[in-house]
Amino acid sequence: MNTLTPVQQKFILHWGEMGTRWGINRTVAQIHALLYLSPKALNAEEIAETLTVARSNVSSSLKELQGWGIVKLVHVLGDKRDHFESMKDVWEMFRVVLDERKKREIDPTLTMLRECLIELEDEKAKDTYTGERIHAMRDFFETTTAWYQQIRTWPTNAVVPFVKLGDKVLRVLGIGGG
Amino acid sequence: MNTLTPVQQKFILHWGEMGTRWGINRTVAQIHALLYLSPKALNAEEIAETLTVARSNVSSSLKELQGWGIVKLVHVLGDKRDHFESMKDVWEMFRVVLDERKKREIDPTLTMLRECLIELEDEKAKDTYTGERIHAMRDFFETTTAWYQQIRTWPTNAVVPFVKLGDKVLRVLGIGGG
DNA sequence: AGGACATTTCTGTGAATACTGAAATTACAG
DNA sequence: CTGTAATTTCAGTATTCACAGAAATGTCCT
Repeated sequence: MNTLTPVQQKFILHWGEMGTRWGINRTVAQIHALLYLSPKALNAEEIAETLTVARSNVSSSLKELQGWGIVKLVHVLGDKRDHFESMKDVWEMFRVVLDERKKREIDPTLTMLRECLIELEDEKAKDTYTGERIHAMRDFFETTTAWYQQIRTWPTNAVVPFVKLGDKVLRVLGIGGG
Repeated sequence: MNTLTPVQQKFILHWGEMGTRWGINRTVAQIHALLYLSPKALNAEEIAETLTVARSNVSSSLKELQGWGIVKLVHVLGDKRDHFESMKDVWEMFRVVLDERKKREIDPTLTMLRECLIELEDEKAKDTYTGERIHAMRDFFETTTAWYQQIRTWPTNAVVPFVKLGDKVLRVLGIGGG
């Protein structure tokens, strides 16, 4: 896997671009893509060569990917170097990333919003509009995170039938205005 | 609204940080936050002063926000300057942003994945592992986008009862392994 | 303990991005 | 038309971010 097929290149390059759009370092995303496509665990040297990036850069990128929890260190018999492999189950992978982003970004935002509301209590009268808007925002995040908690563990095979139900869902559940 | 209260500052600053984490320019996000909190439409001058950024910067940021579809230009009687206001319904706002990100990022990714699979048909035999992985990825994106199409129009008041149902959901719907 | 190899941390450099202020353009009133 | 205010575009500057290479640390073997 030292030279990439055109298709592998295409995938890895696109994944890198996707990364940047969602606040993930391009190289980090590319390394992840490479490991995702690789049938065997790769060592840092191989990754650096294949993607032509500096060895040190690979090191820190791998650390970050491990921090996200979608790449892990493994050992290969008869080779003392560290090897790395990506999680392969796409559903699980995205669940892990979403969990992590929730922890890093959504939860702190909720904390911030709650703090704002507490601080506003004192000066309630003079600036109700801000309070209103922040209140609405907090409600949104609270509801959607609860929602996410609900569906994050759905088995893969639940989603397809769910989609198939289409408009019927809300009626069957007897909720919403549907 | 030329000087900000501590709470408003806190919110706007945090929103700016959130932006950067999700690939949105900090200033763009801050301007959006400011408009979201503002009870009345603001002109570019006011925004520039309040956030102490250059007038030209405000101009391009507003253009981007309009591109996302969450800020719109309005006119105030007796004032020929352009004024801007943010969408206020948080649910609607996030729906619009998600729709846009789907269009800009997810749909092209799906296209890329499909192209990869077409290109792989020819060389099917020699590199099935890559095909397998890309196939799994395409399935994931196809299923989740269909899922999103499904729920994106759920009325706000459908989500709360949905969450309340908890584990029962899958059983009631008779799907999944739950 | 010593030496070879592997890995991580650190620092300077280069590239990309964001931002400002000036200039150009546009819109509008008289 | 002319003058004024508003807006956008542009070009230079600054800041941030990504990266390579060197140095330091760690690991394993003998």
